[in-house]
Amino acid sequence: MSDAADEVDRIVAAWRRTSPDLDVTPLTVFSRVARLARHLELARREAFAGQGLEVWEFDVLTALRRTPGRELSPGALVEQTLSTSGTMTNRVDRLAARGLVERLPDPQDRRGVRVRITAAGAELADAALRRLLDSERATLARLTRAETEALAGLLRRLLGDFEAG
Amino acid sequence: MSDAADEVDRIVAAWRRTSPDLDVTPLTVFSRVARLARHLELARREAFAGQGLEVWEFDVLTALRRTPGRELSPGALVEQTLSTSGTMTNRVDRLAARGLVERLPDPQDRRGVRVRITAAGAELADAALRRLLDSERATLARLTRAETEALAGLLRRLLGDFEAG
DNA sequence: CCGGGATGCTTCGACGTCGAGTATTTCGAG
DNA sequence: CTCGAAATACTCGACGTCGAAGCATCCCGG
Repeated sequence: MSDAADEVDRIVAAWRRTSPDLDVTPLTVFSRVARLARHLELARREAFAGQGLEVWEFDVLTALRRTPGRELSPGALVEQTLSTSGTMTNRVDRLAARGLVERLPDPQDRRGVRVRITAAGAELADAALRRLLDSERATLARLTRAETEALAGLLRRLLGDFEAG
Repeated sequence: MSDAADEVDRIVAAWRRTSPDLDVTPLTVFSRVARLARHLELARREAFAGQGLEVWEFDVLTALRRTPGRELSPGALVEQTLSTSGTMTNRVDRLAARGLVERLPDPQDRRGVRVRITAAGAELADAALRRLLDSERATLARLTRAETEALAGLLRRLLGDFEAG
């Protein structure tokens, strides 16, 4: 039951039928990672819709929320959210317009900006995070604690290939 | 070396410092899945850029390429690529304009359409897939065969929560 | 055989992202 | 000190996606 064939099994089987010479082993991992990420994205959208929160708003707010001092530079936000500079300017604009963050000049560097989360923003982020964690915990209940740790460890090793620098 | 702290470890540690009452265990898995997917996306973009191929083009072409008969309905393509109907119409338009697929009327159902990959499209898809698999195999080399299989199995179980229907 | 609901695809406007280019400020070599 | 390179964030046009609305066709109960 727990190892029933999934869509990726069907995709892999299709390739082995069509191109038997191809080693499609990487798909068994990476195709699942991609699909799982897509489903998680949709689940997050769903979970936040009731609170009038977009996924990208959540990403920015939680990055600020968990930081001591509750503020970061736009550049740091770009790194943490894996987005780009133009995107982040746009996002901060919109969040500031909603009163969830504020833009402050960096006292150390006049090129720089500090983005600080407001009380309203922190409250919203906390509520959304709790809901999200509840939902994700339910999905994760399919695995034992040991399996969860093993999975996290394997993923960390793969991530190392990208985030090493 | 292989289990050095990664960005997600730092994120989780930050949460535990900021909100010790919160159980953020799900992030150790899902945050890594999301980040890994993002990196894979960027790596694919990189791998295809040299061949004048976009990631979304690759997704559609390979779905057709691995199918017996090398054709699918737009609806089936939507399912396999996890996109939406409006998006798929747009994609097929552009691929057809490049001569990589063709739109044929469905002989069984006059509402329907069959999207068939052309010889040029198949050639492009094959070349791109080979390159991608080579690149992904290099990343996967960080794991043993047994670890890879374990990882694929755990991911399949989580996917089951979403793709059960 | 008829009518209404279901199905399959397309259209279209709103939205977010990307990324190259720009302006300003800082840093470091000489 | 000075000048050029690096860093920081913003601007803006092109692009892809989403999703609701629309249209044509199919199917099935009566």
